[in-house]
Amino acid sequence: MLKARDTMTCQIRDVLDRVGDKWTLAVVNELGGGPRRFTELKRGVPGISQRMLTVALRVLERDGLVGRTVHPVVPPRVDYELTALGRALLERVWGLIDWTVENHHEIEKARGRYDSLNR
Amino acid sequence: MLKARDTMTCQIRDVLDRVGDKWTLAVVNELGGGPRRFTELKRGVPGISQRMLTVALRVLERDGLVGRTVHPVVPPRVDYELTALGRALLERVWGLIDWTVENHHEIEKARGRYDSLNR
DNA sequence: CCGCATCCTACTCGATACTG
DNA sequence: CAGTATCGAGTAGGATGCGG
Repeated sequence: MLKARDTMTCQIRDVLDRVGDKWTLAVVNELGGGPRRFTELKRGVPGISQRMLTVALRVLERDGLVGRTVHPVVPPRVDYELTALGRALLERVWGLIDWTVENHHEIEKARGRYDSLNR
Repeated sequence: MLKARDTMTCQIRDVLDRVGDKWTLAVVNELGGGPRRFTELKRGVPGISQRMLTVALRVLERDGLVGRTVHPVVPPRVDYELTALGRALLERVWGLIDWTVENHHEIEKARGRYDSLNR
């Protein structure tokens, strides 16, 4: 029998504060491919707005998951890259992603059953 | 070098649709301790409203992560429990939780540094 | 090129009240 | 006990315009 983690509710809050929003995970994943410039990230994460990318990067930088390097040149150049901490997180997130990929079909079937029963 | 998962952005949406909200994970975790009645879940997940518990349970039931059993008695009695699919998800989520626990202190330090530098 | 400030909309969520 | 219905406040996030 699986056992519930004790005092987990507050830890779940911590987890979700980090990865629970739409864009943070996508940005972290994109950075998993190596250092990226701001504009490269914007291209690499389809649908993200400039504002949301900025916000996501600031949060990640503040939490020490992403490093930010400003090159004093014109035009400005800024590189972002995962820290060791960020790479460790990405590997855990892949556990979740893999689960979704592995079970995508079964979930779809469950939904079909549910929806046909409840109209 | 870590490599980014290809076509990951849409899969991230799938993941977040499942576990990206405040309460779903907490409910799944509580059910990790075994079958629970509605009111037991409400007590076991501090701060959750009746409405949010209902919504979370419906989503989880629809996706086949949680089973729902209605006992035809008065007063009504309904039991919820994780399916095999739900238990598999919970184990992956623990990977994330453990990362948070392991690195909580380092994240706090990073925040302190960031905040002191940027006032 | 990089990113902040502002405005505005749409949805989320909590509180409350009510039902089988 | 186990929900459903309704309403209002708060917030996330897109659009736009400007500045270094």
